[in-house]
This record gives sequence, C-alpha cells and structure tokens, in this order.
Amino acid sequence: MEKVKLSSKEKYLGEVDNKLKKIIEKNGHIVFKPNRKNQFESLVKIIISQFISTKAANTIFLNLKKSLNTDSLQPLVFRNLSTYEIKKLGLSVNKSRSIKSLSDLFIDQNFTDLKQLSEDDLHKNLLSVFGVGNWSVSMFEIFCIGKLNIFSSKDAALRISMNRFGMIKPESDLKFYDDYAERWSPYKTIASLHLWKAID
DNA sequence: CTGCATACTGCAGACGAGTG
DNA sequence: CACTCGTCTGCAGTATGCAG
Repeated sequence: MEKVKLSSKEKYLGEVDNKLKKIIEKNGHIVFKPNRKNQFESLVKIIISQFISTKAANTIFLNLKKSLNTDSLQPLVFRNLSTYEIKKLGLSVNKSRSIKSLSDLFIDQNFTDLKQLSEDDLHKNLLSVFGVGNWSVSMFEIFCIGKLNIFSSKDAALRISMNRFGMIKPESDLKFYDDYAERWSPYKTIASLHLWKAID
C-alpha cells in the first residue's frame, strides 16, 4: 500500500526509463535528505565507508566518535594526532593517513563551506586529499551537498543493481554505465537512490 | 550450536610489461 | 634510462556458509 505519492522528479525518471519506472513504483517515494551540516564529518564517514559494508563502516565511525568523546568531528581534533594514533582508534593505516590529510586540507584552506567552491575547485581540493578518489567525491556531492545530478559508475552496488534490472550486462566497461545514466539527467542522484534501495 | 574462513560498495602504491 | 599503463595487494567489521 504505497500511500506516499511519487515526486515530479521520480515521475520524470519513469517517463524517460521504463526499467527504472518499475523500480521506482516498487520502491515508492524516497525522501532525499542530504546531511548538509558537518561537511568534514561527512567526508570522514565516506572515507571510512570505502571498500567495506555500510554496517561495518557505521560501527567504526561510532567507535571513532566515542573514542574521541565528541558528537561532532572537527579537523582540529586530528591536528595533534599522529597517523599511528588515529589508526589505534580503529582505522587502517591508509584511512588514518587519509583522515589526517583531510584535516590538514581543512585547516590549511580554512574551509567553512565547501558548497561555495566552484565544481572544479571542489573536485581539485578533494581529490588532492590522500585516499579520496572520484567515488568519494560523488558520495559527498550526493549525501552532504545534495546535488541532484550525480551518478558514479565506480559504485559497485549501483552497477550490480543496473545489471540485475537488465540495464547493463555484467562485466561491461564502466563507460557503458555512465552512458546509460545520461538519460536520467538532470536527476541522476534520484535514480541512484532508487537503484540502491532496490537491492537493499 | 560454535568457530572459522571468506567475500565484500575504494584507494594508493608497488611492481612488471610495453614503449620510445 | 624514463616514462605510461595495467594488474595486483592490503585494509577496517559483518554476514554468510560450511565444517565440526
């Protein structure tokens, strides 16, 4: 009994893609609520989420906050911690280096709101951080800034979902996924949310 | 039931092969 | 030799599947 009506964006996606239409109708309306508040913390969480399940990432993230005894992670917290000390908080060597590098960027550039940067500057700054690649940047743009037209073919879950619903054959080159996603423009983000939900 | 091995949604870096 | 490009490896916790 789906009582909640689909948004106009979701209806639009259904019109341009029949396969996606079925997924959206089954899912029902998805509320897209990016967390715009603490950008630094969002990035830390994304770094932790690389390669591991969201559940595992959540546990590590909560342990990290508990160890640091804070509700809101700030770059300054990590300034005086060595990579080794961050690692002891439950992270791998590379992720510790990554968080350290991210903190340095925020402190050096004195960032308050990354949203004010142009897309180019945003990408350039984030990609300069050790351990942050295109996937991480996309996740930040979706879940923190709330951009509506983001799709990342580097996300394995999205690819699996697209395989399962017959959009793209498994093992295809990444560019086929990107090409397919073009039809969802300018709401690729909303399409991604439905693909994620469809496979849990 | 318990315990263990394994795979799993990204990334950097090491390394080898290919090129000039 | 000096580069570029592709391949391989290791890593945080958890769910799953299989052996005992």
